[in-house]
Amino acid sequence: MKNSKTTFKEISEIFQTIEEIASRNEITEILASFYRELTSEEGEILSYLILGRVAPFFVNSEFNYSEKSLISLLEKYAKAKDIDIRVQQERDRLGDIGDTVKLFSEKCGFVSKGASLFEAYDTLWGIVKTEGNGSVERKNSIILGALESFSPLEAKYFVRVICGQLRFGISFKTLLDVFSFVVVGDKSLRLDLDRAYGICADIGYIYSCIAQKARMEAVESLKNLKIQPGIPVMPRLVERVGSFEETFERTGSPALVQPKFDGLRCQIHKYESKDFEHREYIWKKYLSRKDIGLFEQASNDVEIKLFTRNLEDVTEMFPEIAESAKAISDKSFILDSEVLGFKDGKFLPFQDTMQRRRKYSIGDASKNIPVKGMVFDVLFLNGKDLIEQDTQKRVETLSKIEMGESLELCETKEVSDLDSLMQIFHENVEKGYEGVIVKMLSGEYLPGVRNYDWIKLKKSMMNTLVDTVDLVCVGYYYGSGRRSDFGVGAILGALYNEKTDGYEAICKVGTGFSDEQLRSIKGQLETKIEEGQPQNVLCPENLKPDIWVYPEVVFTVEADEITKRLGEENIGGGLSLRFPRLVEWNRDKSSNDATRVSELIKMFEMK
DNA sequence: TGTGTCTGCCC
DNA sequence: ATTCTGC
DNA sequence: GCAGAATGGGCAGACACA
Repeated sequence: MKNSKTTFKEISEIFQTIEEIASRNEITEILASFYRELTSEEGEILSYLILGRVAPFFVNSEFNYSEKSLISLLEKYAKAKDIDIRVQQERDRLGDIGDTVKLFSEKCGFVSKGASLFEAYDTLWGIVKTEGNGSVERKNSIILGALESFSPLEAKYFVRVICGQLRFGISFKTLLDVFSFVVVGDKSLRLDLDRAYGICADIGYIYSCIAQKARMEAVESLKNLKIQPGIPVMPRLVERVGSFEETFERTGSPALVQPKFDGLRCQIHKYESKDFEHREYIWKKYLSRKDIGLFEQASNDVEIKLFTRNLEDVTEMFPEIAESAKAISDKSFILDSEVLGFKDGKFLPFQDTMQRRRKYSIGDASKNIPVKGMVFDVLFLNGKDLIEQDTQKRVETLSKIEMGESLELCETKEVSDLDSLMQIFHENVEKGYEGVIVKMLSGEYLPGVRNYDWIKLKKSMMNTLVDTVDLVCVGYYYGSGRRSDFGVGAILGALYNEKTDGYEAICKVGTGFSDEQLRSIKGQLETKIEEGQPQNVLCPENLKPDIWVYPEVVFTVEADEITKRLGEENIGGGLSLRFPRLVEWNRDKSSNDATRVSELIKMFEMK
């Protein structure tokens, strides 16, 4: 280990090294040797920074400041100081906010004042904690002050952290590989690290468990981590397959089948506050250092906590779920569920459920949009960790829990042949659900893992149930990162309106194209560029593209659903598409053969 | 007090 | 969320 | 096949500003 404190300059230099390397294995080794030179605390901080954060995901610590704010700040600064740089244009050209800031910093002649990693980290926390009236201005001055004290290279990575755009090809999974390398020089600790992170999704804390330790000691420290109701577990995720036939090849037969609801993932925790307090959980000690307020003093005997898929605490948003959980006779548990609006005996669409994701007027909202939690798994019950048990056994245990009013046991069926699977799938689609989830009978609840033991079959898998529309391209957007090399990040699609002989933009399409397609799209669109918005094109304000294009090229888009858009409802029937993806570019069709507004309205009404 | 812009989080 | 690509 | 990075619609909240 080094004697001196690590500087932010050293951090930016290692970031630069990493950025130039494509091989993740190589990056892993380089980063691991860098970590070995750091103190434990520096390693923890670096881990958060690599994830574009200052604290774990479940700790409320967002910058609320991103590219657009930064660009407008720099433009103001350049104007005031008469510096010759057009920030937005450079960003469009470079495709990266970090490179833009580096250029800006070079033009300003800023030089490094040698800030330490700790100082940079404190500055980042300062941005996070700045809120309320005038906060944008205050954040601006913190950031400007920082930029003036950084070299262009430091500035580049500093703003990339704020914008969450590090783009090294490293996320928490690769960081766990890095940690394994730090201890043993290979990936053999990865399983222990995965397990630990799955029940304690704090990358900094996980690092502190293994820092400066030999193998035995590190493994022991990871194994000591236990599931603790009140602290979220990473939800298990599902994989998709290409066909129904593939399902049983993956899960084996028989398998368990459950409905797939279109709502919000919700992990329901119940525990007695005395248990939480008495365990003196080491994690609590660690987080309290930063004055985060995650573990407030418990006021009740029984505590309920609800967490989203990304571990955000949403307890206050769903009081009826919390009440029902409280009413269950079991003293402690962790349930996995999908929460969705439910009124007059019917489940409500996703957009309605989303309105419950709110901070204010929860009482009114819960009257208008009552929710129900459909419970499909149990991870912990009456003091006992169940995640190592087979899914079949956990589901059986779950079925014996008496659910309250706003909670309902999710139906689970055992299925062993394709016909029954298809039948259940169709039944669920007819009930209006998204499809089904198929699960292998055996196997643990693996926190945070997405593999083929759990599979989703969505109705959009079937040709007859997916929405396919032909849109006319009326514009495109500059991309970011690797997309900026192509000059196109996404395209704007429009419907044809035969009554006006015009085109009405309804949605952007940014996925589904291969690199090769992207190149040919750019080439083709370049020949059709229009100075401004073409006369015969209508477009909602928030869809306006960077570059307008004369409406000629027709492309086919698939979508899971046609959705109702609020505002500017005269354009495109006020409709849009959910999860739009390109399936075919440059259809051999003239633009007035594209899907018509009236046709999309009909499709929407038919569903 | 209302409106527009931006951000973060759901899917 | 969906999709593509490098390893 | 994994891991990461591109990208989507649409919701509420936080601010700035008129």
